[in-house]
Amino acid sequence: MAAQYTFTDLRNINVGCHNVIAVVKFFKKPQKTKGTGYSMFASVSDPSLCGDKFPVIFLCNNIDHLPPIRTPGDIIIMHRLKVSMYRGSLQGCGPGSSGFAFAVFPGLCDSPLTPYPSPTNCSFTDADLFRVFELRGWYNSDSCPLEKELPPDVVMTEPQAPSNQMVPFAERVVPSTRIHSIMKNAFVNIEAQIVAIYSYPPEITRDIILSLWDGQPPPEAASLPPFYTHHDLDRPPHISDSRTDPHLAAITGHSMLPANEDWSVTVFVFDEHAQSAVAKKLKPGDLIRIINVHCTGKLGHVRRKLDVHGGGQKYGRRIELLTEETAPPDLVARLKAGRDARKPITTPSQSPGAADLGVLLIWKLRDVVSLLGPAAVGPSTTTPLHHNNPAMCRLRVCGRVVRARPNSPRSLFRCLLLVCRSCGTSSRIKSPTLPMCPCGKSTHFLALPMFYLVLADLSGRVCVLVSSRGIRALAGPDMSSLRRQLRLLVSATASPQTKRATARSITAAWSRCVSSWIDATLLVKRSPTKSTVSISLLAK
DNA sequence: TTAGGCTTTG
Repeated sequence: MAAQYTFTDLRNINVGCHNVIAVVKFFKKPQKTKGTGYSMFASVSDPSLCGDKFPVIFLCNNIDHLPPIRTPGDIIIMHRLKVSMYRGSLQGCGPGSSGFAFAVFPGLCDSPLTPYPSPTNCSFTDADLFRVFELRGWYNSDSCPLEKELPPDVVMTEPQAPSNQMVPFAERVVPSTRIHSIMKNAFVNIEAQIVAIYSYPPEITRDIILSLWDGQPPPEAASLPPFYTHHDLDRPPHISDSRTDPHLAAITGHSMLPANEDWSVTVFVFDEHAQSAVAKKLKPGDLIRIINVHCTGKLGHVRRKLDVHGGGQKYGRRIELLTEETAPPDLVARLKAGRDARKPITTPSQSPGAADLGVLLIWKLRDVVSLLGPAAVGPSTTTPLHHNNPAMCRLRVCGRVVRARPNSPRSLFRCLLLVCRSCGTSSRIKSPTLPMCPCGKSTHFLALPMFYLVLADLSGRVCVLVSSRGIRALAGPDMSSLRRQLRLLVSATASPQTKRATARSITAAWSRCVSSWIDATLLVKRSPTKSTVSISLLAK
């Protein structure tokens, strides 16, 4: 039966002799002393230090009798550690003689609870082993406030070095964390895909802001505070200094959906990390790994903020570029599952007239529209994109549907255009009560839908008219009998109950477009007579 | 006895 030792939490340590179980935060390789022996410096920590660390120096004449620490994160049990003052601070000393004993356990969560072999002896109980188990879990958790460091024998390359010369991840100890699960004060590694990159004019700052996603957030993340984003800054970056992948932005809902549905997370990258060769090459769609991103509390701790602080490369803090091959398979699988879970309700637009424009942001659309005429959608600063027919152009737009009209039976009637089958006069109605056509010949109407969607992208929102064909294309099978349903709505014989049920069915189907996203071609037309612009969605 | 890291964080 092993002797039962009493262990001191590092927070409560003072000058004297203590038994300690702690995580190795950092260690230096053994060095020869001026005398005959060896020294090895380490810093250790435990949860009681709340991210702080405690220095320990091991001394021994025989290099093989020093603690066999292999990597940061290993757990060390120390008996009779001598604590004294050094340069105004407490420091532990484990001398080779006078009873100091230790056992070092591997820090990986799935490694066995057995110490590394060592010629020296240190007893431990089941309770001690459980503490080792606890500390190992804490170090590898989403909430560990320690910045994870590299083993001393891993030579870090300069930040400018190409990514293929970097330290292979297999040599690292700490597993990666889902972005949404990071806890306040923690330093963690993450792997993710870039949705957008924000920068500033160089005279303001060279720091960058990354918007990342790593799949659909895990359910437990919903109980954690939302993330601080670039929108929360006093001087948010300008849209013209951003680069984005429109599909990824639409899938994640980046800056378009409410925070609880936006799958993207903002990471602030400072100093040399923002200016490294790797960072300069980054583009939306890239897969990256960030070593030691720091999660801080902001705005009175109601938000979490992710920072890649300047410096720290010596301890492995950095951004790495990954490929589909080098990225962890579970990340690639999660991204695919996320794309599948949020498919567009259109197939990608391939309209020939819009092809040369590529995927346009709506702010471009605004510019074009305002050049077409005094539009209601915004100011202009750029040149027209369509020279042949300034009254009309096609634009490809990728955006989230944030609103659909009609969204209730009441609003449905305001979104119908009634055309008299006798004289062709069109009119709008405000209630289910059908008017009498001024021609007086007939009360037979054709009902044309004037349905709208509000589309959002990073730059803003735009209201788009959708034709009958477009409605059927976007709402799918739910709207396959739209024409028949509309006929029923304006029929003189159908009962009010039938009309109400039909109206509910149409608006319910149309409302289901909301929170989907589209990649579609819009037709922008200036009215030849009025100074208005219509924007309609071109259905396939 | 010996020897005892880096940084300050937007």
